Amino acid sequence: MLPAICRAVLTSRRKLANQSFKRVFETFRMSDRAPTTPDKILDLAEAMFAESGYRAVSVRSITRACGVNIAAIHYHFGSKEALLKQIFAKRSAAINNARFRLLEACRPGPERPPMLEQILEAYLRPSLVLPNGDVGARRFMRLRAILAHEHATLSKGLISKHFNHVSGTFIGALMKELDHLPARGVYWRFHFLLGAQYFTLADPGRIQILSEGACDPADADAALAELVAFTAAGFRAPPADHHALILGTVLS
Amino acid sequence: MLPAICRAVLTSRRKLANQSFKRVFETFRMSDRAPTTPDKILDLAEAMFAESGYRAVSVRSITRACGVNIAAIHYHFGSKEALLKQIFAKRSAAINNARFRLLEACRPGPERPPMLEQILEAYLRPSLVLPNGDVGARRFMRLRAILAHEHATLSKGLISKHFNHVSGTFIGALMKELDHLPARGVYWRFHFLLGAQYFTLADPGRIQILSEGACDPADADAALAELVAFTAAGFRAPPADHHALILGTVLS
DNA sequence: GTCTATAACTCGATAGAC
DNA sequence: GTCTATCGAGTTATAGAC
Repeated sequence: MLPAICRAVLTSRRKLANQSFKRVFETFRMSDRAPTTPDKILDLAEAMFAESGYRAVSVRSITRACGVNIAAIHYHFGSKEALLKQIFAKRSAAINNARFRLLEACRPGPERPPMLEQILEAYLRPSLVLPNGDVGARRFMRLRAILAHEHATLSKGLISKHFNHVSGTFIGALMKELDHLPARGVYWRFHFLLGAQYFTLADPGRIQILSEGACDPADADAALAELVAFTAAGFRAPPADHHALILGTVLS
Repeated sequence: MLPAICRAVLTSRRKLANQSFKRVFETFRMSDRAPTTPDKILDLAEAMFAESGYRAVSVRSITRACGVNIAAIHYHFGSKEALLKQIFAKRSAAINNARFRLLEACRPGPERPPMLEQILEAYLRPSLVLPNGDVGARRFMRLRAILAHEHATLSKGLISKHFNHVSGTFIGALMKELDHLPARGVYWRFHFLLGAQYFTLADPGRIQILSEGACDPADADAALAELVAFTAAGFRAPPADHHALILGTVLS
């Protein structure tokens, strides 16, 4: 008796929910916004992972935020990890395209900055500054930075798969400009550049505290200009002298 | 009947375990090594957090690795978070002391590197290079780096509490050497320095892949020398010109 | 003080009703 | 194809036996 009543109530509710979902769906279609359930999940999951990390965000919280059923992620993607991989596939192509386009636009010229600064800007701009006010790329790069620290084994494969090509190309371009440095030196400095970039994107709030609010990594244009200036000088420095450090003996 | 037998077996086992633990305990006491259960937990938890992150390591896995009871962490520390706080309290004092001692040893001199390089070495050496082969400080700094990205809210308070003083002192010392820079510029560059340091300590394996093994952040002396050279040049660079970037219009 | 047992959750994943 | 219900394994934390 009671089960039957419950079932009837639930069924009617489900139908109502479906109808209202269909209305929302149609609205999205009309205005060319991300409409389908998979796209909505992809977008919201990316935002939530970038905000709080991969492990801290459950599939339940994602589906709840999307207003879709708990089973939707497994139905459309197969697993939580597969969802993350899809996010990487979607975003990294766009960022890499932007980097290559900017790299092609680099050329020497009297009215232009030195080539080193141009190459660095070409590499850093797509991850730091949002084109057309799209928060997507920046958000994804923060996710990348967090994941690299939070879950090294998972991130290592993803980063290698999607970014080895573009990073290698830029390291090659940098080496051509830096013939005073051995290859090892260029790798080390590119590593420091990555660290500074990740830290800016992850934005753990340290610089705001230390500078009492004078600096904010969310100010993307300032961050880009400061980072290009800093790293360009770092790359131009003479090769490191591994015997120049003298404080090693102070601590008994 | 059976319960009584079981209980007897368990009790004898427990007594045996206690006896052998006491032997180990005495051995540790004799050789002045970390002996007590809390110290053992503190040390192993730090190692495991540094290896895999905070969230990924359960109190169960820590107690299991220590060979102590599951309840030991809550008995001795109160909670998983309190254990982490204890780790921070223990380590940060030692690192900060080392940094202050090295900073005091900095002075200009004809046979010495420039003051800027000395100050940077004083700041970076205690976190990168292990004194007396103790892996503790380095391991802890990796934990710091990971936690800052993995769990910003938890890390922010801990870092502020233990490191605001030393960071402020070093920023002040850097500003005295860098009168060509506005304060904002020094803050930005210190932020990049932190990012490069964290990335080196967290060591997500990126540089090894890109350099095909030519560089390894685990080579602490090389990392320190390269990082000092890179950041010193970065700090000496003229103030960033926020209008020097020209590729902003390439991506329509 | 040290242990077991378990409470009280949350997680990812899935089977099966609709 | 969308949903509910639930499985099984994980988690932190604690009460109470010893």
